[in-house]
Amino acid sequence: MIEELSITHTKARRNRRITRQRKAIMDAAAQLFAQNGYQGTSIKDIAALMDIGESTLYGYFPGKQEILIAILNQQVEMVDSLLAHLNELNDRESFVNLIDLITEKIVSNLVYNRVMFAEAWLNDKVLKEFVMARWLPVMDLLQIFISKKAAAGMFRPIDPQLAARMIIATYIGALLPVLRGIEPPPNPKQRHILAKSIVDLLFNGLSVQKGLG
Amino acid sequence: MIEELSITHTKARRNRRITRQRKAIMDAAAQLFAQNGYQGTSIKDIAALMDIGESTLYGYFPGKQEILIAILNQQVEMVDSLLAHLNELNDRESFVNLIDLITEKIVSNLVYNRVMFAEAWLNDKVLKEFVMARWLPVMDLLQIFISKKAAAGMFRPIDPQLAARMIIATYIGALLPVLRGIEPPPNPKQRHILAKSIVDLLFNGLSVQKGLG
Amino acid sequence: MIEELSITHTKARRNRRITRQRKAIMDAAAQLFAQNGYQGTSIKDIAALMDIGESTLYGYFPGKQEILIAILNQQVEMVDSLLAHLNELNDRESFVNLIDLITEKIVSNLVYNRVMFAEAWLNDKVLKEFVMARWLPVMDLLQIFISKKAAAGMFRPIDPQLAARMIIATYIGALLPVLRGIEPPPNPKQRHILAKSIVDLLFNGLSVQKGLG
Amino acid sequence: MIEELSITHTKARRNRRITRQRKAIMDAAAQLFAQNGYQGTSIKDIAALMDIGESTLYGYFPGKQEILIAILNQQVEMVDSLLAHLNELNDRESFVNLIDLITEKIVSNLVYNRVMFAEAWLNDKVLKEFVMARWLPVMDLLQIFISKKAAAGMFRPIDPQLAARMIIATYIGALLPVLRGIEPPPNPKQRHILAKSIVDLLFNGLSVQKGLG
DNA sequence: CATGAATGAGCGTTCATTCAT
DNA sequence: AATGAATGAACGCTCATTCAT
Repeated sequence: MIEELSITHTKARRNRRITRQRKAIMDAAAQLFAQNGYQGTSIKDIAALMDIGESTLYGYFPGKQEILIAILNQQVEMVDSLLAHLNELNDRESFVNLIDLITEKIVSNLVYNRVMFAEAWLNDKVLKEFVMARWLPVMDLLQIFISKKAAAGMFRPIDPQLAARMIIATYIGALLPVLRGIEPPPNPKQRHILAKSIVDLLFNGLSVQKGLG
Repeated sequence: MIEELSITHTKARRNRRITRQRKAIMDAAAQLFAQNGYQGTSIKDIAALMDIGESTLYGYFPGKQEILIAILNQQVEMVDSLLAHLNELNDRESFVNLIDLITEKIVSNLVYNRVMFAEAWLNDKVLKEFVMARWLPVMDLLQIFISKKAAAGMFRPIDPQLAARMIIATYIGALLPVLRGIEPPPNPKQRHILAKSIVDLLFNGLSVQKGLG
Repeated sequence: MIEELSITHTKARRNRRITRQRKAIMDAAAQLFAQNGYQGTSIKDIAALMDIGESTLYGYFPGKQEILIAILNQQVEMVDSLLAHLNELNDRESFVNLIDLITEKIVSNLVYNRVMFAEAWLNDKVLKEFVMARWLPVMDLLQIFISKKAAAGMFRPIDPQLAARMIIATYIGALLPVLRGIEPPPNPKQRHILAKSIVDLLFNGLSVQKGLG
Repeated sequence: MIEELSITHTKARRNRRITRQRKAIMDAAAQLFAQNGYQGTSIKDIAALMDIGESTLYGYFPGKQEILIAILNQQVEMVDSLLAHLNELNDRESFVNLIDLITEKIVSNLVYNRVMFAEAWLNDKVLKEFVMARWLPVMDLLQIFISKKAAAGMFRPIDPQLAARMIIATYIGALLPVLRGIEPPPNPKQRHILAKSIVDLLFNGLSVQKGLG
């Protein structure tokens, strides 16, 4: 009994260690992939950054490509967990909060996301399975929201799909410099301001609203 | 005289042939760069696509990197010639036309632009010299336009820089699927609709304008 | 304690192995460089002679050039250690012994020296840093010796620099066929005879000395 | 008749032109071979130095190696013509003149000789056919000279072969810096002084001749 | 006759991966 | 479990040479 228990403990500890090391490798790799691209990063680079032997990596991942896949998958899991908790978009405030939340999730794993977008730009499989599949639910949410508002007479009768796509476009475009690494990630306060600005611009446009003039 | 003339003709024809061949190499390379990235494309790949020997390429370009640079430079020249003809943005219509024009320029060399953005994502020098340097003038134009409209009481007192960035963000985001190759390039009619939609959304937002209600 | 000891032993053994392998590569390379020249020898040739993969070489040297430099440097170290132990030249016997000693050092690493001279013939840097820098001290020693003897009335009032250069010239010329590989290296006895012959010829010339006639 | 004549003239002129161009190519090649070695010189380099197309060279020589062989052969012809006019060595003065003459021949075609020695250092065939075969007659001449002088009691009973070799060694060693290009070629006056110095040192050695004391 | 264009072979080097320890 | 050593395959590039014009 005691032996079994200790064996179990040992096994559990071993698994934890392996998981920890796998994560460390993914972090190091993601950092380098983000800077130099997947193809521009060598196993040697990753091993050097971690200060371990190159062949040690192969004890945790069967190959270079699998490290990338693990990185992408982890990101997917995070987004999935985010989407699972999404409720309906009801009002302007819930809209702002959604954008804020998504931004936080993206920014908190900036490097991983930068890698994901870089890969998605070249690799169709990555684009479809890892990026598109996660954003389509968000777009659906938006389309439903816009349609309802339009039906209720609160939005102009704009094409909901086009509108949804442009909202996401605005959002992606606004976050691009941060993902690219030429601007620092926003702190919570800045995040909230950004979200509100986007929503404000989208809802009201640039023009002075004549009815308020 | 006749000899000189024929020599001139021969030289001219030779230059034309070299130019044509250089362009053909750039096209083949751009296609592969767009699909597999610069690092993921080998000289062998390019030569195979053109059905010529690998070493033949070196008669037209001193190296692989120079092919990329030539591709980027040609794109830059095109954008520069576009910017040189830009007049002031006066009204909503000139705004639409500008967006339409830019879109046409980008779409007409889709592959080249896809390469440029892929490289700019990883390479800081490319980002600064080839992308940022070309878009900043456009952003300036936008800022001036917004500031003037705001001063004239036609726009709400929004931060001009933030607004300009979001306009470009919207635009880039809207064009992304086309650049990425997952959507076909728009025909002239679609281009115009896209431009009008963007301007409409930006000027008026989603909301029903209360004064018109 | 035991672990540390075994680690130390393992590390030491590893270092010895690396050193041994580096030396083996240098030997193989020197042999080929001597036969076909540095430029005429490919990494493939060296690897083939050692019966290892080409890329294995790069675990011991960062490049082809560094193999050559290592070869030259080892030679330099040997000559330096020789020069460090040089005392003054006092009499004819010490002169003979010096020549004998230098010859032994050169002949014991014949191939390395052949490589060095071949490279020095084309490469100015090699000539200056690896050859000239080592022979100038010897020439200085000779000049001092000759000047002193001349001042003491034992040598004719000959230009010491010219004389020193001719002595070295005689020596180099005499060793050239051995370095070139068309004559076998002399054994110790032959070396001593050669040294004595050179000194005898230099001191007394070909002519019968009239005073003894 | 007239036609034939003009044809002959044309042919002769053509041959002269070909010969002239071959010589020009050899000169350019020799200059580069001397600086960078045969292997370190490309057809492109030679063509660039002559400002002609690379493929034009192949109209005059079947390949790169044949240019080298032509250079070596021309040198051989020159030395042969020198040796053909050699008479016996009778006295000290004729000895000086011989050295002077050989030096002039070598120095007047410095570059060609530098190429020859560089090649001979690596290539056994070149060494034997182009260098050794030319110097052995000179050495024979020397041996006969020394033997006769020794038999006549004017030279000490030294081994004639060893002495002859050391004389040539002295000579080669003295000329080495010039051939190597680190010293300028001597003018006629310097040449004569050099020849006299060598002979003087060889005949009388460094030591004060006791009979004269 | 001169040459621009083309190319196969080879070079030095890198890299992802395997394997013995 | 960790790693040093080894390597085949591939890469970007050069070069001597051929050929059509």
